[in-house]
Amino acid sequence: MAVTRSDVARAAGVSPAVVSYVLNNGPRPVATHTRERVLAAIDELGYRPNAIASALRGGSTQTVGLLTPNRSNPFYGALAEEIERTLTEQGYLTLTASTYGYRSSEERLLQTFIDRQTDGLIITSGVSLSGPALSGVEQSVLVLEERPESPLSTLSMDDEGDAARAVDHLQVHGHDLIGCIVGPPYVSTDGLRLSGWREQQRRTGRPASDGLVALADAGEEGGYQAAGLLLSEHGRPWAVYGRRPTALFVASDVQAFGALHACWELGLRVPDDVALVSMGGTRGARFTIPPLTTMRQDVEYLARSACTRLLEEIRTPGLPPAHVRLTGNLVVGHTCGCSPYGVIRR
Amino acid sequence: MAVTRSDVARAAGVSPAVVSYVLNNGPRPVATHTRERVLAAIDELGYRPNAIASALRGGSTQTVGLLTPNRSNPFYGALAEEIERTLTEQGYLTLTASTYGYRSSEERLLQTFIDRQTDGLIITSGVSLSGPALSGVEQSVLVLEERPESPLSTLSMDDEGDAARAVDHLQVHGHDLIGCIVGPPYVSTDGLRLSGWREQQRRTGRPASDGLVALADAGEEGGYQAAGLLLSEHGRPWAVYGRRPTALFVASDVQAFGALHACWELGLRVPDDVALVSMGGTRGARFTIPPLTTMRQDVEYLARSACTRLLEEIRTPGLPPAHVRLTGNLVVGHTCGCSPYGVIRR
DNA sequence: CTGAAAGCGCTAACAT
DNA sequence: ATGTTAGCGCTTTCAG
Repeated sequence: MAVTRSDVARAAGVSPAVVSYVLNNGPRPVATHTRERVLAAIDELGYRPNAIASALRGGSTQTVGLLTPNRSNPFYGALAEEIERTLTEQGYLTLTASTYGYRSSEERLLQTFIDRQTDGLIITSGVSLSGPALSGVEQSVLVLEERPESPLSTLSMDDEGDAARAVDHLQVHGHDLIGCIVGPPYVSTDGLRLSGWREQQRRTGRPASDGLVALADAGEEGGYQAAGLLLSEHGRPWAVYGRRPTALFVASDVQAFGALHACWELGLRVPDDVALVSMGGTRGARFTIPPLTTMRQDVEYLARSACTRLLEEIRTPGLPPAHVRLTGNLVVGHTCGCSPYGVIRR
Repeated sequence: MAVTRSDVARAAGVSPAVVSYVLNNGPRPVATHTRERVLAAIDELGYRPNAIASALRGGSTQTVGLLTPNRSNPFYGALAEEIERTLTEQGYLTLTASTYGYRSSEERLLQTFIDRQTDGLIITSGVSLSGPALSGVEQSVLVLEERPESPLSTLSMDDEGDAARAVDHLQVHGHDLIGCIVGPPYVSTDGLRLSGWREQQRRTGRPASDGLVALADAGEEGGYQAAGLLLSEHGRPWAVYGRRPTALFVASDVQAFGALHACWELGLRVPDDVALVSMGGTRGARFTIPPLTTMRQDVEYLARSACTRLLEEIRTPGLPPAHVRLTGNLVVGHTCGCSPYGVIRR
């Protein structure tokens, strides 16, 4: 059996309460000299407070639950890494789980987090915020998705606007027939990126029909197959336009990795035969061949803001919800057609 | 305040104990008809057992702690993803933390996990197993590192052997002067991969001096810089051999992404000017340009085995430690010099 | 088959 | 400044 607070108290010749006072620096003062005896006993016995008991009794579990669609996508990987790091620095531990896009998993996992009394919750993507689980939660919740009307605080990237600006960049290079590779649109992020593409094309009088859209699984493989579909002579969903798209807007870097590979296999030069702009700005995007032009969304900043805000809400219950939207910025690589080291000017 | 077991008991007109019996299917039987009343009350009130209290009282937290060097490397990403998924299926939640290679973080985080009474611990990489934290742990611990003598169970990849076989493959293609790009060797995995390269070179009478080794940070950037160092005309640590290495052994896929990029920038053709074999076999390796030849280590299998074993140890305390080592297999891509779709035969 | 009751280790109000 | 004590919500032994 582990050594408990009573053991320490006995060894130090004080009452258990005093041990608590020493450990928590309060709520009652302790004579310096008593404190030293207690600390000595703690050290001596190798005492460690039982976090479970402490959580049951008073208060907090010093734990935050993080719910993401998956762990392997670099965007969520980077997000989770930075969240975890920031929380660790603040003395919190992170409980993670992945939904893989299933509503049912979301609800179940969320409920599990709640049952475990995590002090806070960070949720990304498509959670049924109105679901039974979240109505009447006691802990602080931060949603990383655009929900301006939500009673929960939200923090999001401007996916639709960022996508539109990425597409605009291709248009500036003279492209009209711009294909779109995007994940399943029931994922809110992908849905927004898809409408960003569509609206930007429509607004500027360019084609925006479904024949130019390829829905793709997340991951390199998805982007690879979608690009194959949009660019090869077979299938030809774009046949109605009489020519192949001269550019692709790809909704995520990882899918763009696959798309680049498809171009390479098909013998299409990037950006000469096919220009390409993606979304994400993850670390690896600088190292593809050629390096990606990508709409960088600052995940680290997003993560840190999320943690800061969440911790505030944990410490100050009852804050009114905040809704913040971050904007991406284009990182010009070699896939869009800008001269290698130049930046385009309008 | 949340609804407690007593509330349910009162609503169902039974004692709190009976509610427990129903929820846990034991340890005492409950009349079918009483059970139904209880279940109805639970449903009615929306009762959820308090996991904290349950953990304090009896037993288990249904939580496993996972300690990795970081989260963003695809190897650890995939490992963690699969571990998390498997554990979730088994009703466990995963607490994750990253050490970023710091001994002090390791010890601190490990201790935190222990304080939180995680039922089990999965540890990767360089933990001071003899450290104060781990001596006398009560929970089950699985170490994903080769430690044949450890009193804790271990599960590892044969990093040294796999590396040697990867290098052998380059040798078979006729390469003698083979550079080595590897992470800081105080990370045990990297140390083993480095010796795999060195021993294989030495054993076959080929150069294995430090001039052929470039220590690199993990990540694409590290591989990029290291490759630049080993291949460019400047610096030339290989000058003593009078020519540039004709092949590179790269200790991780991600570093290989960077190395490929460096080759591309330097105008070196892969595999004609520089052949390249890496370690990992992560998902992205199939989509580089050209696709990587890589020693695939089956992370998913590793993860599932780890979970299976850990859960066994949790359920059956006192099992003697097991030590398992898994072997990788070479996935032939286009960077080694094998004909595009063929496989080399000796 | 069901109920009463003893803690798990801790915090904090209350008493000294 | 320190000690005593009542729970937090649950599991499980022991009595009925």
